[in-house]
Amino acid sequence: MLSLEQIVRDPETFLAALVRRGEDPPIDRILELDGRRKALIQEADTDRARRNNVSKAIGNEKRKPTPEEIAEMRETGDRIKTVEAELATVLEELNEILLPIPNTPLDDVPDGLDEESNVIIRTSEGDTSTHGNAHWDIAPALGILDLEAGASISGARFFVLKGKGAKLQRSLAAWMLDVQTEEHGYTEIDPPLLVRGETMTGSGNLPKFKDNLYRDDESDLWLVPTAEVALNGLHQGQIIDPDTLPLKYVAQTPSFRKEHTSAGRDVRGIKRVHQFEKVEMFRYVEPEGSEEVLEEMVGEATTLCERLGLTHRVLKLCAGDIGFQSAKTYDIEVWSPGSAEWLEVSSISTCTDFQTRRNGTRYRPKKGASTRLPHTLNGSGLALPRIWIAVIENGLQEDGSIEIPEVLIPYTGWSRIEAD
RNA sequence: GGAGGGGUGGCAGAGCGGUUGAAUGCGCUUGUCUUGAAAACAAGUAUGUCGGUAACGGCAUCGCAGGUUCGAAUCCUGUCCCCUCCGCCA
Repeated sequence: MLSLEQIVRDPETFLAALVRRGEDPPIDRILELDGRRKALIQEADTDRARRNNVSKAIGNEKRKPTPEEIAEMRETGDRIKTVEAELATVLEELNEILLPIPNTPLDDVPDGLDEESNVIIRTSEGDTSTHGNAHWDIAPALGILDLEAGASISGARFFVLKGKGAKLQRSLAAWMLDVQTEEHGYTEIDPPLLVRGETMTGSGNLPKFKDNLYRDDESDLWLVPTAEVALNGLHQGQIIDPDTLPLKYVAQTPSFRKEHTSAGRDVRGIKRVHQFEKVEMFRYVEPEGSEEVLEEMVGEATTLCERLGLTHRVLKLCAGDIGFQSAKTYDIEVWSPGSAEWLEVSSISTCTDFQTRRNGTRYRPKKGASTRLPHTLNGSGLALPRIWIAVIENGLQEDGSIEIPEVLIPYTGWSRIEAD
């Protein structure tokens, strides 16, 4: 959520920033509602102050209230209730307007409304040839992927990994977690996958994207579409101790997405599915220097691609293509020679104070100082079924077997996948 | 699922209708003392919001949402969470 205070103080700046991402927020209505809000608060506060004074006096004097006082205070009480009710409707409308407004892009985010305007920042050394053997052909042939079983059990966009295919995914996840915790200083978290609506609202997934989320009606819990949601909720409503920042968390969890909005896209194979594993990095940092931290996290993700020997590139997303809660995003894509395309395996964003304002995560820079909102950053490190695809398609040998990247061998216990 | 108990400030823990935003202790900050530290003593130490350049003042908040009352941390209702015992179970 954007800061109402800042919107009111400088509406033009916010409008201009949001127009860059193709938004047209009702600024005039916001300003009008805020004016009403302030007036109503003052009105109610004045009446409450009067009532408090009278009641306090009665208490001090240890006497019964006079009939006149009772009548007058009843009237005051009624007036307060009316004003409060009016205030509640104003606040509700403000919330309804503000909650679906996305974060404002930072100045260096490129202009543009769709992925055509994304900018390739750098491309690694490496092969970008194609061999035409997509994972949906070669992996089932090796007996490590069963798409029919996935469809039979759960329907379209579900899959089953088998044997060395399952072990490969587990090894990838374990290796990535180890790098993140042992080399990059992240603390491993194993969070709940079902979260409250408030937690989902805090991360920015609600109310706007409820159609893409799975939910259990009976218990009113939502399945996380990414570990980001849970990690963002880790400190909601808290004031973080001044000396604990930065906080660095990493979690491997499944991600559940309905993918309604992507119906018809990427229907073959396991590139876009309803349930997938992902290792997610998440940081809480002080606002100062948070953009440098974003660059650092891009480095932490690309390191993984490099060590897996995957050709990759980094994209800076344009204003219209960054996620709802993001102020700046880099995507990392790896080359997939079988399906002949770049696969997005990581999306790394700074959400500035957008999420912490939503969920009330604050910190106190110094003892006695007033609280501030830390910045949050998140990024995949990395997304599993896609990195699995890349490893399979890049490791394909002349004889149809798959060569596994060396870094994984301590985890897999073998270096090659071949037909039985 | 059944039966009880409880949710108060950074922590511990009082208060159960009237100057209570809240005793007391611990912790923390600052000051005095000291060569320095400790101890002792003194003062300060929640969050949010509205007004104000500020000093400061008003209002709200004792899990959350309602209700009763001139007045609620205190009474009533609902709800969430935690704990204990029983049952069930990975």
